[in-house]
Formats: sequence, C-alpha cells, structure tokens
Amino acid sequence: MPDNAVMTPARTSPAAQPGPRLGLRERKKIKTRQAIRTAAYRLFEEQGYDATPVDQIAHAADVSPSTVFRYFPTKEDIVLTDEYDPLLESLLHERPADEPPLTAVRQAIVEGLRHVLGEDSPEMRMRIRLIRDVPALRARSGEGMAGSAGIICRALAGRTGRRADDLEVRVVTTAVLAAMQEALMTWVDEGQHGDPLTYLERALDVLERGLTL
Amino acid sequence: MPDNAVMTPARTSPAAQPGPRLGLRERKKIKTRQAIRTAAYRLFEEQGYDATPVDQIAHAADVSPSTVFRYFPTKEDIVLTDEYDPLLESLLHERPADEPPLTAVRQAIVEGLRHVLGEDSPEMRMRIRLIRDVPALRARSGEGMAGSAGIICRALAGRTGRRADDLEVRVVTTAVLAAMQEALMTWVDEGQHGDPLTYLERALDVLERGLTL
DNA sequence: AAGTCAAATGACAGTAACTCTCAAAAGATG
DNA sequence: CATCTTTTGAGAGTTACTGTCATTTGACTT
Repeated sequence: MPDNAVMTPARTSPAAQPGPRLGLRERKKIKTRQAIRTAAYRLFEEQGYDATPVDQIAHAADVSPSTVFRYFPTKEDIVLTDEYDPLLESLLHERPADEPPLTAVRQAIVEGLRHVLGEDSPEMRMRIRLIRDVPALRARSGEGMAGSAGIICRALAGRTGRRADDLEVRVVTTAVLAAMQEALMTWVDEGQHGDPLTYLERALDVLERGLTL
Repeated sequence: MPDNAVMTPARTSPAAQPGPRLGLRERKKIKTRQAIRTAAYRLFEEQGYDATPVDQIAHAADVSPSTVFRYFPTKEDIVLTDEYDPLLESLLHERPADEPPLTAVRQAIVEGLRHVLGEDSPEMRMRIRLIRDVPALRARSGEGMAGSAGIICRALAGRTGRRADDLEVRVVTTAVLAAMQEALMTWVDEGQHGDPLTYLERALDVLERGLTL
C-alpha cells in the first residue's frame, strides 16, 4: 500500500550519497527504481497518465514489464510511493511526553511536511498535480492516508489514555489529515506560490477554532 | 463517479411504488439493475468481492456481461452507487438562511443520514462492511465524497460570502465529511449496535469543540 | 581466479476489468 | 401492424496485473 501520498518528493536529486556503503546490487536497484520513475514521469507529462501503458514505461526505462511490476506493485505506486510514514512516526516520538496531544500531532505534521517539502523539485510538483488530476491516483492517495492515520491514532491514544480505535481519536486524526490534504491542494490550485506551510497552519487553525468561519 | 458511498441503502425494499406511471421499459430497467445488485451481493457474500468476476455476476443475474457494464461502469459501482448527494443538496436548501452556516450543514448531514439509514436493511450493512474491508472500495468511496464535498462547499460559500474553493471552507467541509465517515465506520466496527446517529453527533461535537479530547 | 549460492531479471502464459462495435431483439408509437 | 428507437448480447481488443521458470548477475568462499 502507498504511504501517504501527496507528500513525498520522490528524490530526483543526484542520489545524495550513493556512498561506498552499499554493494553494487543495491546501487543498481536504486538506479533501476529511479530510471523507471523518471521514464514514467516523462511519458506521463507527454501523453498523460492513462494514455501511458506500463509496457511503454518499461521500454523507455530499458527494463522488462515484469521488472516494473516488481518495483511497483501497481502503476499508481510509481507516483504514490513515499517515505512519509516512518518520518512522521519518528517525529511523533520525539515530541515531549507532557505536550498537549493535539499540539504534538500538529507540530509533528508540520515538521514532517517541511522536511519532505524542503527538497522542492519539479518532479514533486508534477506529482501533486497528477494526484489532483487523475481520479485513480486521487482515490489511492486517500487510501494511503490510512497508514498515516494509524500512526497518529496510536500516538494520540498513548497520550490520552484512550484507545486507538476510539471514535473521538479517529475523528481528530482524520480531520488533521484532511486539513493537510486540503492545504496542499489549495497550494497547487493557487499555482504553488508562497509557502505551503502557511496553508497548513491556516487549515489547522480552522480545526482548533472549532470550524468557525 | 460514485456518489458518497458509505451512505445509501441500495433499496432492497420491494420497490416502493413501481407505480403504473413508468412504462414497461423503465420497469424492466429497474428490475435488471436490482437483479444485478442482488446477484452480486449474494456472490460477494459467498466468495468475497475480489474472488467474484463480473462474468459470474452477469451469469447469476441472467444478463450478459456487456449489460452489467452498461448499468455499472465499474464493478465497484455495483456497491457504491447511491443517491445521497441530491438528497443532501435539497436538505441544505431547506435550511433557514439565517441559521449559522455550520449548524445548517450539521443538521442537513444528520437529517440526510437519518433518512438514508432509516430503511435499515441487511444489504445496507453488508455494503458498509464491504466498503470497510475491500481496499478498492474504500479508495473509491473516499473519492465519492468529492461530490458531497462540492455541494457542502457551495452551501457554505453562499452562507458566508467566501468562495467555494476557499481553504477554510474546504477544511470545514472535509472535516465534517471525515467525521461522518468515521462515525459510520465506528458503528460497524462495534457491530452496528445502537443508533448510528449517536456516533455522528459525537463525532461532530469533537469538531465543534476544536478537537479537544 | 574459479566456484558456488542467492537474488534479480526477462520471457511467457494466463486472468479479469473494462471498451468498442455491430447486428438482433424488444418496447414505444402512430 | 409497421416503423422507429432503445436495449441487449456477442465478439474482438486493450491493459493492468499474477505466477512460473529458466537465465543472468552480483556476492561470497576458497
């Protein structure tokens, strides 16, 4: 399943430290993964997502179709996979235990988004655009939220003594995630001007204000 | 696109008034539609959603596969189609114009859910269960919310003087819908005891309280 | 440097959800 | 009853996947 989707930058950067740490095998895997993604994004841009068969992506990336499916279980995952969830989880752990629960969640989310949005690449922008415009991606992206939701629910549960599947806990969690989603979508709607974090703060404020308009 | 999914009862009832009003043609269409749905639900129950090919549904419903796709553009739609959105829209219109915007939305949503949940059928329960358990359905169901979201956004925009694509408006809207989703899911999680509306009220209260736990 | 082992790859066959087209069947209408 | 329109079914084609298996290719040992 895809992690929270709208989020990650899908590292275009020249592979920060391919470091001598990893064997040739691992390095090749990373390159292949990247090759597939790059080819895919290029073709999506040229012809659109739906009009681009996986076979064509495979050909462009110089691998067999089987390999594409080995790296990305579904075509959607080429766009949607990211590493936001682990990041979120660790940020949540780092928050002081005596902080009000909602504050902890809020800070972790903002921090996570800042981190992930830091390396602002054109590929990242295209990614969000695709998610906004392609129904299949939109749908799966929402599903991806479920992972993040679980993490936040558990954190809230731990800090409040409630259960993670408690209705109130779940409502808080999904409301916060929905706010993030809308903040990002508004940001792209408005041409990705300014700081996306500003939108996020505004969105979260609405929630803390009790939905006052 | 599917309307808001979790909601509707998928009329099992013996077709309230097939009235002499409609011609034979229309009556047959309704019957066919129902036959497909009934067959599908039965097979889904017996073998599971993924394990049931559309061809088999067609055979069981005594129509051709082409016909199934004519009635339901996707397999998911067999489970997800409903008529919640028009209902919601009209309920929203009936609300007094001087009512606080959030109150209007809240009442309309509660009212709509009551109406739709009134005819509580076993098919309805299975429906929610399927949406909860089958990833593909969960994903599309979330997407279906987009339709309801548009309606609520427009209502809020009209009552507040803001634009419908205003960030604050969108956050309020998605938060409210998320609350409804969670309320229903919690209800099924807890074995569908008691009144689902109670859960909805609790969920909405959390939001109006500013996410206080 | 050669030899062995495990992992990655590619080729291939199969399934199932659609899509499109067209001719036959069946209500609606005068 | 004759004609016109809508609905249906049949069939062919596309594409996203899934599973299998033989081949290749790093990794590790001696």
